[in-house]
Amino acid sequence: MEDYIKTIKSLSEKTRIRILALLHQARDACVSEIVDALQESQYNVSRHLKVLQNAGLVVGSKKGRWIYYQLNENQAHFKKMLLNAVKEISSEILKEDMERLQNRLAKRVNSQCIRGKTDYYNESYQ
Amino acid sequence: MEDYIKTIKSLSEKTRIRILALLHQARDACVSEIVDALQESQYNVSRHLKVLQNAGLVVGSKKGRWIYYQLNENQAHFKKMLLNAVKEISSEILKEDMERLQNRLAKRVNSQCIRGKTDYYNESYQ
DNA sequence: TTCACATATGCGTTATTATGCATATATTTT
DNA sequence: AAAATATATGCATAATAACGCATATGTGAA
Repeated sequence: MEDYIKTIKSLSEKTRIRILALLHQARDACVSEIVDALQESQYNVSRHLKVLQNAGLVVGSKKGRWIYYQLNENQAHFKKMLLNAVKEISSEILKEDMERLQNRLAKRVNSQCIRGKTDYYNESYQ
Repeated sequence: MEDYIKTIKSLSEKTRIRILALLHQARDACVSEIVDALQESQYNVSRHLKVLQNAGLVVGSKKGRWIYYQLNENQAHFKKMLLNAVKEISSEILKEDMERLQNRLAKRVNSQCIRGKTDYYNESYQ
């Protein structure tokens, strides 16, 4: 019972829904890419990812200095059903997030995350 | 977006999951019946029902002094999917709750909730 | 080996949610 | 009308969760 609740709780926060929406469409993303997409602080994104990971909804695989997160493919029926429900959520902010993520992913080199801040929306572009 | 989160949040609490499990199997139940089934305080059950109602997951219909709660049958796809996922939860406590509810429902007269405390588990039966 | 960057986390603060108790409101029975 | 019962809710407190900041750890680059 406690694990069911834990899983649902992990889904009951906006930032985490935003992260899942990204991972659902993007296959994988590393923390800095998610930070750029959500325009949230690094430590918050990192912490929310941890909550999702503890709930077994996402997994991270470390490659060099980056950790690529993606949806956990093999999980219990219950969690799959929840993720399918969450998939249904549509919202303006999710579209904007995804657009920013696509911009950021487009800058990958050899399918690898690139170094440094690349936010196209920050002060260096104004 | 906020409404999606609100709905998920309403599902992220144990008492509310227990209530939904009851309503899923029992078609309807009034507050005092749920109180007996869960062995929880009346005010807590009442408040948790309100959260579920605000999330649009349950509806209550008043008949005389009782309010019969049931799952909201006509709701958005997203909420249906969530409820279907929650339906999958199986746990010892849910079975016990259901057993107590059945005992209590069996005491209905003309399909109507009866008056007074009938907890078969309380001190008057020991 | 020093530096820059990627990610995680401890600590204190704030915000949100749940709970206990008392009590209010509504309805039915006597 | 008075008493009993069903349900809801205001208020204070306790328990959780989120956040901001600083900083630690790990890794690759210079």
